[in-house]
Order: sequence, then C-alpha cells, then structure tokens
Amino acid sequence: MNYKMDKIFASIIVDITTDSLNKPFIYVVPEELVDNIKLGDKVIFPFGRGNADKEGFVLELLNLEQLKEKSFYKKDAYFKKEDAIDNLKSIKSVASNKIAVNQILLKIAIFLCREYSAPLMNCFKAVLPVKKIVRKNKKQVDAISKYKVNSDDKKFREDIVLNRDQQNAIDGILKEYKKGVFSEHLIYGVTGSGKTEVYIKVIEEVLKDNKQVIVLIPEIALTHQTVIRLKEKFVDNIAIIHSRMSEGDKYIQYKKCEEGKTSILVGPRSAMFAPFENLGLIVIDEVNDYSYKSDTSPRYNTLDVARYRCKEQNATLVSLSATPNIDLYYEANKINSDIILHKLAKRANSTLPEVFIIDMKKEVKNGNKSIFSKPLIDKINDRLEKKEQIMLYMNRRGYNTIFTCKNCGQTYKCPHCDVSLVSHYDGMLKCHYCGYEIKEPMTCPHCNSKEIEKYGIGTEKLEEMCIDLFPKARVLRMDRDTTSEKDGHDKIIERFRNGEADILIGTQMIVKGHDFPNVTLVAIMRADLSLYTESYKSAEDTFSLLTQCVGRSGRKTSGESVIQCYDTDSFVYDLVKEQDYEKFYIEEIAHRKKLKYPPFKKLMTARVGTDNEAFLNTFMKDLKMVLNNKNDTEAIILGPTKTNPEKIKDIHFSKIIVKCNSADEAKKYRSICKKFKDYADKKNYLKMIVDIE
DNA sequence: AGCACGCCGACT
DNA sequence: GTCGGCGTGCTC
Repeated sequence: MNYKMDKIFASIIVDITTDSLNKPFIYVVPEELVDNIKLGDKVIFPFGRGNADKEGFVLELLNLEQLKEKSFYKKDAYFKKEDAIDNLKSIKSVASNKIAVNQILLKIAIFLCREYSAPLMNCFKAVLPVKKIVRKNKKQVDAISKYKVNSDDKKFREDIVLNRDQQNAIDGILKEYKKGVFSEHLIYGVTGSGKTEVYIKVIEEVLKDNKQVIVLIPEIALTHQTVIRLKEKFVDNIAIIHSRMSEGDKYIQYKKCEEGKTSILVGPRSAMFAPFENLGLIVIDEVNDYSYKSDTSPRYNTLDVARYRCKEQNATLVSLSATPNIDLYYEANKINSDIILHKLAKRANSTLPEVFIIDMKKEVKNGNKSIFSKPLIDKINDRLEKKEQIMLYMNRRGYNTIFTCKNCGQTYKCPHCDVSLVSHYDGMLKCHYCGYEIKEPMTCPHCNSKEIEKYGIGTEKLEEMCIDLFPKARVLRMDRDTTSEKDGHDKIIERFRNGEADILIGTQMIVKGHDFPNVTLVAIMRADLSLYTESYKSAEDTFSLLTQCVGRSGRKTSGESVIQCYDTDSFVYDLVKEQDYEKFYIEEIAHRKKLKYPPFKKLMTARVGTDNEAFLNTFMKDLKMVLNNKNDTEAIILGPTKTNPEKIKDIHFSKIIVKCNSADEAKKYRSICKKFKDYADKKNYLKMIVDIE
C-alpha cells in the first residue's frame, strides 16, 4: 500500500485577515498529532518564506483521496505542480492553551462565511466570545454572585397567576418543543403583558430534559434585571457573558457552560455562540432591537443565525417583542408560516398608560417658546407633589447642538466629519462621531465675528432647564457622558430605582426595557428628532422607540406619557397614542408594498468609503454601470448617493442600493460588487461594506 | 500581515 | 561597483 494513503492532511484558515489569505492552506498532520487533532482546533504551523510560526483554525481533516476531490485542489495553481503534495509543510502543534471551536460552532462559522460573504477567519473569531484561557492564580469570583435576589419580589412574582394568553403561549411552545425538532415562535405582546413569565416557564421545561438555554438581550444594561428574574427561579444555573467583563471573568462563565455546570447563558448577541452541545432553546428578547445586527464583519443578523443554529441542534427558537420587526411579523402572519405567532393582548398587572400628543407649534403660537409645553410642566409639578418619578427622553447629548455665526452664517462643523460640533457644559465643542474636541471659541473661526449664536437643546441643557423650572426636584442625567465610568449604567439606574432622584433625563439608554415601578410620567421632548430618518425603516424604528418610551410609565400603577413634537402629521404618533401595533403594521406593510421595500423586495446596499473623494466618485459611477449591464432581472438600481453624514473621520462615503426580487438575486449583486472592487481597486484604497436585508 | 525579491538612484 | 529605497507578489 502506498504510504501516502495513510497520511492525514488538514485544511487550515490562517489567522491573518487579507483577501489573498482568505482560503484554506493545506498542511500535513504529523503522525504524533493525528490522534490529538480535532476540527476547529487552533494549531501552530510554519508559514510563508520565512516559515514564521502562525496560528490558524483546522477547517477540515482529509486523507489524500478526499484532498484530491476538493475544488481548490483542482483550481489552485499551487497544486498544478507535480511535487506539490510532497512539498507540503507540517503542522507544528495544537495550541493547548487556546479556546477551540467545537463542532456546532464550526458549522456556524461556515454558515456565517457563506451567508454574509465574510472572511472565514472573521467568522471563526466571531463564534468565540472568549479569546483566551486565563490561568487560575487569583481567587476567582463568579460574576453571577453579585446579583442578589430580593425575596419579597420573588414571593410577589411567585404569587402571580398567569392569564389565559400567557398560558396559551406556553402550551403552544411546549407542544412544539416536545416534538424534539426545530420550531420557531414569535411572542407579540405589549409592554408589561408578561412575556418574561412565558419564557421562564418554557425554560423550566427545557431544563427538565437536561438541555441548555440561551437568553439573548439587546443591551448590557438589561443583564441585571434579566439575571435577577432568572435567578429567582433557577438559582445558580446561570452564566453571563458580555463585552464589559474582563477576559478572566468571561472565561469562568464560558467554562461553566462548556463543562455543563450551568445550563442557561444570558448575554447580548454574541451569547448565541455559547458552546452548548445539547441546546434546547434560544430566547431572543426585544427581537426588533437594532443591536441584534452585527456592525462588523461578519455582519450577521442574530435571528437568522439563531434560526440556523436551532435547526442544526433541533432546538426551539422563541423571539419576543412589543413591536416586532415588520418583516418578521409579515412572515409570522403568512398562511402556513413556519413561525408560530402567540399574542399576549392584555397588560398583565396594570393598565396601559394614557398618551398625550402635544403640538409644539401651538405652544409657540401661545407664546411658549420653551422646550417644556404647558401641559408637561403641569404634569411634572403634579408628579413631584405626589412623590412619583418622571423620565424625560431627549435624543441629543450635550448642551447646545448647533453653533452658528450671525455674521457669515457658517455653522461650526467637525473638521473630520460632516456633522455639527456640539457644545458641552465643560466649555468644549465635541464631535459625537469621532470624538474630536476643541475649546469653544469666543469668535467665529471663519470670519472672527463675535456674533456667535448657539441653539438646539441637548441633554445637558435640558438638565439645566429642569433645575431652573423645578428647583425642588432632584435631577439625574444618563447619557454617554455620565456613564463612562465602570458600572456607570448600573449606578445611575440603581440610584433612580432607589428613589434618589425625582427626574431622570437621558438618551436611548433610559428607555430600553427598564422596570421602574414608581415612574408614572414619561415625556419624549422632541419626538420628531428621530435618529433614523434616512432609512426606509424610520417609521418602524420610531414607532418602536416611542412605544418603548411610553411603556416605561406606570409599570405598577397607572401612568401617563407625553409626546412633544412640531410635526404632528405623521400617522405614527396617533398609533403610538392608541398603542396599536397591529394597526401600525397594516399601514406600514401597505406602504412597504407600494414603495417596493422589504419584506417585498430584498435590499442590497453597498457602502463604499475612502479618503480619496475623486476616486470614490469615479469608482461609484463605474460600479453603477457594471450593475446596470448585469441587470437582467428588472432589479431597481438606485444611486450612487451620499450617505448621512457624508464624511466620518476624514473618510468619504457613498452608497448604491439595489432592490432585488429574491435573496439569491441580492447575493448575485453582492458578488458583482465585491468582484468589481477587487478588479478596480487593486491598491485597496476603498473599503466596501455590503448588507442584504 | 510579513517577508523576500527586484529594479532604480546616491554613495564610500 | 554596492547599499538601500520601497513597489510587487506570494505564502500550502
């Protein structure tokens, strides 16, 4: 027998992310390692002319016959040489102190690579939430131990009787779960309708089968309350992983999962890559949250990857939301849909808050130029008297947000980004995109005039106005500027929850799912300053954000909510007032259909950035031409258009959008874009990001 | 990513 | 002649 037939070869992905290295390299597995090496292992091997030691992951283990069947073996110029196989180098060792990728994670990495057209190495790294193994010298504290269950709350919740909707949802999910194959569920229910109780009951059943559970949450800030709720029921059978933990703490948690010491992992989207071999359930809380979309390569969608994983492991997938993504709700409502929809109609323990829409144009007409409308001031005073708490939501940080010269009319912009600088209380002008800072000038930097005008209101100014208007109130502010210290989030939230302040002012971060029982008034100061104005999803995102804001009010007793805006025409406000997601959905889906947006079309967006604006413009024109030439399916090709902002950190951006009839078609255009970039930009001046939705 | 190879200008 | 600039191309 030919000795070569016994040889084992490994295809390896090298730990260097460059286009030209984004392919498998073949090494010989030396005899002494054959019994020791597994798929997904991290290995060390000599690489390049200098044979420097490099690390990489084992993608496949092959014998000679299998190697010769591989497509790259047939294509690659290297294997055209007669003695190619004899000249292969050998793997040096298996990296023993590194985290390896287990079988299911390896499959997911390959899925990410295929589905999102990302470099395989990035995909391997993405499925490893923990990078290092840390030595155990210091005394190790389990991060879970700092979460303390309040026995009164526990008792209170144990006494709650589930309502009919909740019970139906639980029964419906468990019926499918017990079949032992993949099923997907969407729980739609207004804030406070008791979605958490539903998935806790389901987890209870899954744990009885000795299966494991992943609970995904949108924000690190929600870890606290989620872990507490789970701990009340499941004590120490819980692990958490998130990016603000140290590598050492993460490793302890990861190891607990891997060794089967805990069965529940709670965390943000990366927790989906828990090393569970016997997964029974993935729960995605607030599934519509934008944090579930990865913004670095691989640019995956958590729901899509969770769906893949659950199918692979015959697990059950449960997503929850008060305002489901339009495309998901559309999918779930189709006849014979694979997604089973469970509705929780009523708020479980209290009534929905009453919503007041205030037309700020009328306020101005009546002589009130303040950002506080008259009704809002009255309501705040009322709550202060009753010793109830108030939340004010403002979409902008800082003090004054715009800085203009009355003489020359110029706005003071960031020199590196296409946005206005924002003045802060510490006397600095700051760019909220790149962090550029400069001392606030006394004169206009363009014409030296002293006639500088500052307007626009941010959270800092709002805080100051609050203190002026309500001198007796104790005010707390929560935004990126006040939460930078360690545990900054938790501290402010805890202080407010403990009643150390009457008014909490903040940006996005105050509205994400927090449960403040004593809040009975929530105001959105300027609802028309929505963040997402340029996306086709702006109505969806605004509706969801406002609904979340409104839902913060009256978690235990009845609450009220005030939405202030100048443009009161949009249908979104009225439906937020009615808190009728389904009505909103019907309007929005009709709109999407008319304008050919998802879920009716797939959007492929190619964003290209470079510091060379002239090159960008010619490249985009050429790209558009190429796409037009290959358009044999009546796809709608839009652009190139500038992004908003057009420039960030001195990099100019431009985009082309293709409205496609199917996902495959979108992928086709994606590959055309990538190929054209490789062809037209050999020197790598450009960065191209392609998304499909 | 690194590193070797290579084809030009300035220098003891 | 030769030392060294970094532009180009390859790594199983």
